[in-house]
Amino acid sequence: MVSERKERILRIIVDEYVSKGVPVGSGTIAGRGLGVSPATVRNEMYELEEQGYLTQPHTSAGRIPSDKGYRHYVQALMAAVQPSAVEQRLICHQFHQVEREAEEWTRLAAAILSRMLNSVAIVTLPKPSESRLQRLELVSLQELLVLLVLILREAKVKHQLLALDEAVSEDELSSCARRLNAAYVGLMPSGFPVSSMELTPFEEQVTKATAQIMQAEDQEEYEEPQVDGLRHILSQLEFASSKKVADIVALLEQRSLVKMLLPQVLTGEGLQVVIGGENRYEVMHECSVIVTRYGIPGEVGGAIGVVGPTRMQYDRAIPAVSFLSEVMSDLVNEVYG
Amino acid sequence: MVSERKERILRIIVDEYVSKGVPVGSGTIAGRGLGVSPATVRNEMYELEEQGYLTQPHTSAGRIPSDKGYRHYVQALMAAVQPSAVEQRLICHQFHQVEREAEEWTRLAAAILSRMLNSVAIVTLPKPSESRLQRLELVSLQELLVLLVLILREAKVKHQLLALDEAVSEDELSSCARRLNAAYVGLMPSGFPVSSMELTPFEEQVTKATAQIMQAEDQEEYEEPQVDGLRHILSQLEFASSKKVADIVALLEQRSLVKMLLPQVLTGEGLQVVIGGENRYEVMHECSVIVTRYGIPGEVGGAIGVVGPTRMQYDRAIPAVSFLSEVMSDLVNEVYG
DNA sequence: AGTTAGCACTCTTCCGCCTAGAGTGCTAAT
DNA sequence: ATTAGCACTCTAGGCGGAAGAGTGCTAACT
Repeated sequence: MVSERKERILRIIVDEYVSKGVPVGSGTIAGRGLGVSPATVRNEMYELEEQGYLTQPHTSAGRIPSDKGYRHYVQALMAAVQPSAVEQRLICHQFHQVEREAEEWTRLAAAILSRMLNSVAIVTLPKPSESRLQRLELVSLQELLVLLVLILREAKVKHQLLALDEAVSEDELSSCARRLNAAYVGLMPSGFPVSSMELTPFEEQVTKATAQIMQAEDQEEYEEPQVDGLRHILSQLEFASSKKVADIVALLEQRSLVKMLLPQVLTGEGLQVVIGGENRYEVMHECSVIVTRYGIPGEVGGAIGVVGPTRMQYDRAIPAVSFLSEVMSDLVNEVYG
Repeated sequence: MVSERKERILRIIVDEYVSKGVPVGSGTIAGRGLGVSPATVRNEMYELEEQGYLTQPHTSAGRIPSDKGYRHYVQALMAAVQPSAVEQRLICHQFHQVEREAEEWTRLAAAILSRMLNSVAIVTLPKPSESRLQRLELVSLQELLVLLVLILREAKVKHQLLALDEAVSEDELSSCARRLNAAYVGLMPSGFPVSSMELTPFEEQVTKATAQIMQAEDQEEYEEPQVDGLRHILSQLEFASSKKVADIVALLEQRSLVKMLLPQVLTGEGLQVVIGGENRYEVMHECSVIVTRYGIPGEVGGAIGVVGPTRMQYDRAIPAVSFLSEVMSDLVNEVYG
């Protein structure tokens, strides 16, 4: 890939193919400003194909970019199209209109991304790298049923029902809450039970449940992914072989799989673009994933990204993901910073 | 629809068409135990078509049931296929293995239904008809940031961040929580602020937020619908006109629309079956919905159901929905009863 | 040497045509 | 009332040919 003209041609092919979805022929390219004839373009295209940047669906069709072609486009040729200032303000505005609540932000971010890019968006809840207890509450519901509410450091609230073996009075309940709060607040799950402390059986039960919830919390790297925009995959994806689409939807729908998908994509730092066959999962070979982390590095964060067909508007999608990750980071900073 | 033989024929047609997905011809039916010739069957089918129970895709194809045909089948002909005892026990077992938490149950119910029936399942969170405050907590996060945690009667926990105008000390925070708890516990959102009470500006703010959250809570009839099994709609639905499928997925994906869908379906009491064109939404005309309420009537409850193609295994789906609604009711009863 | 016009060639897509097969509706016989 | 027989209808699928798009090659041009 020496000549500058080849690069211009590749760029035109990507842009054209992404917007039209039809293999691009030499004629189309020649009529795009570079002042050469179709024949010249054909020679160049032949070499680009030799080098693996283009492929031909069949002898007498135009060319389409290969994965390698897209990669070069993304890394070297693409002119990023930032969301307009108006759009940016609009987005920020939407975030300030919604409840001040991480889950709402996550949902909103997924909805906005999905709508902006007409593709599937994935956003996980922000999650602290290690959870610490901020407060513990016990609320009596029935004689033998108590609600345990844990408030964790980063404004996260978890709750669970506890079934008791024998009744516990209101007084015992609040004294237990007081004692345990005094002992445990600020600790990570590994820190309790504090060995020096005598625990009643009930306190024991509460401690166990608390530790369990917090440990479960810490085990998952990404939490509660919001997936929005599955509808787009249907209208947009040309490889309508409904079997494949169904596989992809199944992959995205099951949270467990999103949790598997993210780590293998989010390896390095910064924004990652995984194109077509670069995906480790077979079913994703006709998709690209753009994803990045947001939040405060090492402290609290999540993942945000989109999944779309390989034929994707990278020049708009990459800045959009990037922008929304910044917005999310700012919000997280405001609250947890 | 007088003769018993016509009913047997209709029943065979529905069973056959549902399982094979191909229009059913007179030959197939004649070879199904009723000792008559194809010609006789044809005569009967002709009349069934006259009466609107069957339709013909074209002159020389077999018959398929019309919406009216399905309706008669569901109401009069169908032999309900209960989930086997083993299956029932397995399902109950799964519910007891999961955290004691309404959201987990809802999610699990949707997953089970979706898997049992290979179709889309919708389950809403159980929701009390009127929310009452059980406890209110204030947790300081930063100097100007407080987390308000509301615990409502039915073991429901809501939380929201409050941004303060000026700092509030820990002492003020806990005294505020104490005062407001004393005044508001057990009340419905309409009950406060209690007029006889002097409120500090901060208490005012907390009161407002509390009332707002609870009112928002009460406005929605169905809460947080879990939708599972969208993947099935793709593989299963024959009307693969991807435009239509995309519309349906969009309808189901957006929570707001599920919220619109349920009320118009769940009109009467008990389990509802809405077949094909009986659906009010145009896009749903090739789908059937089976849905029912669960919970404690008048107190706390939600909706549970499935959406599938009109060509659905009603004989299995109806008992399955029914069974899972009972399981959910039992769980709700255990906790809130 | 790089570029280009010209042209034959290839391959897909679309259309119409045809046939095989399925299933019907009618008629006449039982 | 039922049924065998049969002509009829309609679809799905295969085949062939024409149109169109785009290539690759060659020979001429700058």
